[in-house]
Amino acid sequence: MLYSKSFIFTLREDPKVAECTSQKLLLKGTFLYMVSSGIYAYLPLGWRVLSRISAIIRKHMQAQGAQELFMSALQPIEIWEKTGRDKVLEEVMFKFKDRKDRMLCLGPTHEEEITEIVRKFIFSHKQLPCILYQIQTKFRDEARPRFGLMRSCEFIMKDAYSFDTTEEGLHENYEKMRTAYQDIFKECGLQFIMTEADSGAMGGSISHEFMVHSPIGEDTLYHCVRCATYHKDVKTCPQCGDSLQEKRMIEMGHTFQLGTKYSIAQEALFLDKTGQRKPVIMGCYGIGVSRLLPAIAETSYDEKGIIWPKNVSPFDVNIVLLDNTLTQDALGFAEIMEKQGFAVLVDERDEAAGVKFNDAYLIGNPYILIMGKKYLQSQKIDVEIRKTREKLNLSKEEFLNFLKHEYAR
RNA sequence: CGGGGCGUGGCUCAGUCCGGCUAGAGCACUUGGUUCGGGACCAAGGAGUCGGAGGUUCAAAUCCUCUCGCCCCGACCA
Repeated sequence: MLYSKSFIFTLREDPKVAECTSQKLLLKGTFLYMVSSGIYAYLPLGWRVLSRISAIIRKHMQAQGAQELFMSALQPIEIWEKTGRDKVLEEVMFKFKDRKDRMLCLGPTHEEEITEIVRKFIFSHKQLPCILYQIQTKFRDEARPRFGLMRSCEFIMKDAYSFDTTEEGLHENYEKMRTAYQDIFKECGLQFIMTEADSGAMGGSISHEFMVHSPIGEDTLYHCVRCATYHKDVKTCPQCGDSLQEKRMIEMGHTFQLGTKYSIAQEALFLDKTGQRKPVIMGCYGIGVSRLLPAIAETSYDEKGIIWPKNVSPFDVNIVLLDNTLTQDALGFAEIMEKQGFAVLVDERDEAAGVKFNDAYLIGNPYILIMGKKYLQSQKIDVEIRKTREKLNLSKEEFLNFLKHEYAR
């Protein structure tokens, strides 16, 4: 990708609406466009990151046998009346009538709809267990949108649902999803912690939250420095007795063992081996996909900009071209890297070197290659590692090997 | 929903308290030239009617009333 042709228009000054570090950097680097309070558009740069996060999620969902589907955002209110959640979620639900005077809502979540689908197609224990998931936009009329994508009125969520004939089956699927979640957050480069949680308005019993520490977090946990553990209560550390530090935490994912709350209310029943009708046993598993953008940015940045972990960066390599006689050379090298599956941004703009360096830091791709007169003389490229600011001097071939090694391809 | 703050070219802001020349700055943008490994320089130029509506006044970005939007604190938060 040529920078001059790309839809990247970084801002020189901090945007006034910026509420926190991640929001400031995401707007400044033109990853996001604020449409209105709590409503955002993902610009090409932000969408690249989101696409990579989604790909990681899909990979690990599929690895655990989950199948992807895509439900509707528009939902008839009747399905919500079956579970009574039209009242529970009334405050946050966007509701309106269509031309036939039918009451619809924009789905704030999809338990009711998935249960309707399962009710329609699942009749026998032979069809179970199964796990379905989607990556979809949710709509919630938030009382107070906050911190950009952290709490917005329209956001992208991955929601998975498991269906089983027995409690044991539920536990098995629940463990599979927990494994997937750990793999996902790890691959996204997040220092997450997992904790038992309340299930709130979701219903059900056991639930776990996946969180990351950040001052803009809306949840609180208590941290024991000595044991490196997190606790729900302010009391002293149950392991060593040290006093605990309060930590703000961002909730990125939440898993619930729902049981039969929805299947009973919506009559999602199956016949077991003995011919008895029983409610399907459900679990649900959410990840705030769009929230991972600020979660990552909030935990990985420096004074120059975001430092994207290498698996979720918009590009893998950012070439800073400082001598226009090298354009063809740089483009040729970019093509070689792209053929091997790496995304390369070539900054061939007619801008001062400092502008290009600062934009490269702001955008935050992991490897910055500097091609200028030093390369012209030595045929060796100055490579700067965004995260550590470490500098290497490598030939093209050496860098390619380095890249392959870094990504273990 | 309560409390506070803000709204002036694309961006960041000055001017508002104490109304008064053709509404400013920096950055960005356009054209020409010089630069060119760390947010360059010179010259010329385009762009705002001051969030919106109403009012006071000889005169309103500036005062008054209403309204819309954005941000912060709180309540809320699957």
